[in-house]
Amino acid sequence: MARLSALASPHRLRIIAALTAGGRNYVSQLAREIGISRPLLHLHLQKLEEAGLVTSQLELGADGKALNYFEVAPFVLDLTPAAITALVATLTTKSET
Amino acid sequence: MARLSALASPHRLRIIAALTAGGRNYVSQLAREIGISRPLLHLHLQKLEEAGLVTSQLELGADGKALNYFEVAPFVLDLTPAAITALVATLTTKSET
DNA sequence: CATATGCGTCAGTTATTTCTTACATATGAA
DNA sequence: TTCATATGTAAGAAATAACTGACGCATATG
Repeated sequence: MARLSALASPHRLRIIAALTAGGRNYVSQLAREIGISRPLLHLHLQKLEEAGLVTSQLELGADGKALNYFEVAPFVLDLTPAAITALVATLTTKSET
Repeated sequence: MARLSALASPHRLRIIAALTAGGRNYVSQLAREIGISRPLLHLHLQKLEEAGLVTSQLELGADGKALNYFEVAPFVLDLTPAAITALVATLTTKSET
């Protein structure tokens, strides 16, 4: 569920695409490349990270500035009627998405 | 995009699961089985149909009542970083999801 | 010190979805 | 005709999600 709703957003899809095509990147830089505000990007990255679709790693740049690098986590979601049915059976009993 | 956001809802996932497990069903009956109001179900079915995840067919029951049957459309969405990247490339140019 | 870059977060607004209630139509049966 | 079933939809409330702008804090440079 968290994964599905995380992917139901144009911005977040674009973020994943950018990180996939361009490799890992830090927040401010990524915000400039994608063309959205840093707070907004932060919000979306947060959701993606909660969903386990991206990971972050805080590093110190050559100049000593703190850079928070994000990269996509490898994931495979196959959505079919059967898969969804199985997933829902799980949810009803009690669980995650 | 329409497909992804259509699937980012517990209710809609349950609707798909119900139609997959129980086969085609008409609106009022399905609403009773799932336990949500008919207008609400109607709303969700609408989104699912717009996304092409379900199809509907109006029929006349044995008693002459109009019954709108819904069934799941076979679909396969595989969501991976690469697939999303390809999809976003499409969107940027101009297209659907 | 002032400026520029990086980080995060909170407060408040705006937009979008979701849901309920109520209305309107149609058919068959009592 | 009245009741029960089916359909759809529109209006407004409630709940989420999305977004902006302004903070505060840290480090390096001019």
